[in-house]
Amino acid sequence: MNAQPLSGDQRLPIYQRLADILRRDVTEGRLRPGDRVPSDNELSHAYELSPGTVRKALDLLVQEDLFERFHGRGTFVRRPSFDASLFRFFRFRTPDGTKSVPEGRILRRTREKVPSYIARQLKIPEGDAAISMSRLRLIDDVPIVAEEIWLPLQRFEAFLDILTEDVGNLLYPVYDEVCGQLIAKAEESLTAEAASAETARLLRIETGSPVMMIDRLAKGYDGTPMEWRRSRGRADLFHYHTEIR
Amino acid sequence: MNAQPLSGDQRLPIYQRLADILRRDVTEGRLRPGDRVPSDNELSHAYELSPGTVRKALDLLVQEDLFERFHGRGTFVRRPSFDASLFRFFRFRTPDGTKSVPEGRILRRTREKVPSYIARQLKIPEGDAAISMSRLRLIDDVPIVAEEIWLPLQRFEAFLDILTEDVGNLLYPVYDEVCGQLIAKAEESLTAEAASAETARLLRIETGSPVMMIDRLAKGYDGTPMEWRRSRGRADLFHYHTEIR
DNA sequence: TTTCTATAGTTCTATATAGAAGCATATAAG
DNA sequence: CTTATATGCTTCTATATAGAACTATAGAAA
Repeated sequence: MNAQPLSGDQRLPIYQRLADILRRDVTEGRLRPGDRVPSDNELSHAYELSPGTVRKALDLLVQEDLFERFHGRGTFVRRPSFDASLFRFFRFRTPDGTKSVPEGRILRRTREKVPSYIARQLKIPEGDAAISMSRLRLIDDVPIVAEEIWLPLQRFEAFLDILTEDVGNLLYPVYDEVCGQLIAKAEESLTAEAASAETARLLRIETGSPVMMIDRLAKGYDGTPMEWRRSRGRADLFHYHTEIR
Repeated sequence: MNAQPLSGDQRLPIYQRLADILRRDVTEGRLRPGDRVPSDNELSHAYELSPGTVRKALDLLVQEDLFERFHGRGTFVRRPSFDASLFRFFRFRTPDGTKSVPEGRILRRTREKVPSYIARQLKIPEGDAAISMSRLRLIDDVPIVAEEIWLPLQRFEAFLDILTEDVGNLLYPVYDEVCGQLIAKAEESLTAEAASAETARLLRIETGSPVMMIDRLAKGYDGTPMEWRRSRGRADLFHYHTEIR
């Protein structure tokens, strides 16, 4: 209730320093996805700032997609959806046109020594053990995407205790519930290649036919790398559309 | 100098109506790329609005990437670069690491009856004549991307009068100078396919090896379709990177 | 139960004002 | 000719204030 002093670099504008504070409140768990952020009024009293300054800070965080505001209801921490993912552009649709989450089937889950490239991506020591998975995503039993997934053992040990059959079609909610790990953002990179014999077998296509390859490094709110994933999908079912200016 | 009334739908907020006016000033050519926009002060006097409201309108247009502001210098209409294009993600680089515009070589330029799919994209009557081009883009004489380009005859007739040898490595400046047509934005869509015999010959790769295919519909400020383009490039030289949240 | 109404909270819009900070140009000083 | 200084412009930050518009809830009325 009492007024708090603004922390942070004095040379920065006040609204940026307030935004930094609220950003940290999220990354350090004091504000969780779905939570209500204190109202403009509450913040302006708590930090003894004019409402316009508070509003500017919140506007910044809304622009960053960290918060979302609802007229008359309040300001909330946005739940990260991964709709913007490149995955969205595989033509994942059932014959009747309804969009649905494709089935996710874990083919293998083992404890392995992590390859050095992936160790660097996940920022764990080379030679450490990690969880390795092979996963297939299907629509109506037709395989669309084959995935290779690596998880750091330290954070995800509990994931080994549950049955792969009990894992649903989405992994990130399981990471949250079983391991307490929240995925907040990710980097993805895309290229195409000719299908290897292994990939062709999984996707039931000809060896050498084109496949899209998407690498994803998923991270927590604080930027810690959480999951590395390489997905290969049939190129003929992939279509990415964008507007440029 | 005198105060002008705000046009537009009375029910909309003032700052949105001012933004609409300025947006139209651009689409209708009263403000051209690179031009200076009247200062906050001039606008607030001209429309009799408080400076805060004017600023909010300009902020909106900056967010849309239509304007850019420079502290102490002024506000300007942004020159559309096409850096965000998917093209950027072909590894266009010379051995010494310096980035450069790849060479553009026009292989063919003819007057053709436009295929119906492209007619629909360009919004011209089916069966109309149009300019058809085949173009190759190379780095150090190594072909990277092969392009098929269609232009509506009506706007681009003057383009037929110049020698293809005189066309430089960039087409859009030529469209502007020779035909007075400004490209402002574009839609692109990306997929991958196996190289046809023709594509393989142009790119000097094996038939059937994977190529990235990018379709682009380029438009003017008012949204009029200007150019349709299909580009095929070696998939092994393509790499797209993005961040999602 | 259902429907209306008042109320207190929220975000959103708009105004007015003041000064800081950055940039470009003209002018003065060396 | 070169360098400093002053000036007038620009955008940027911050405050204070007022009311509109929207939402949820509680309580009254039908």
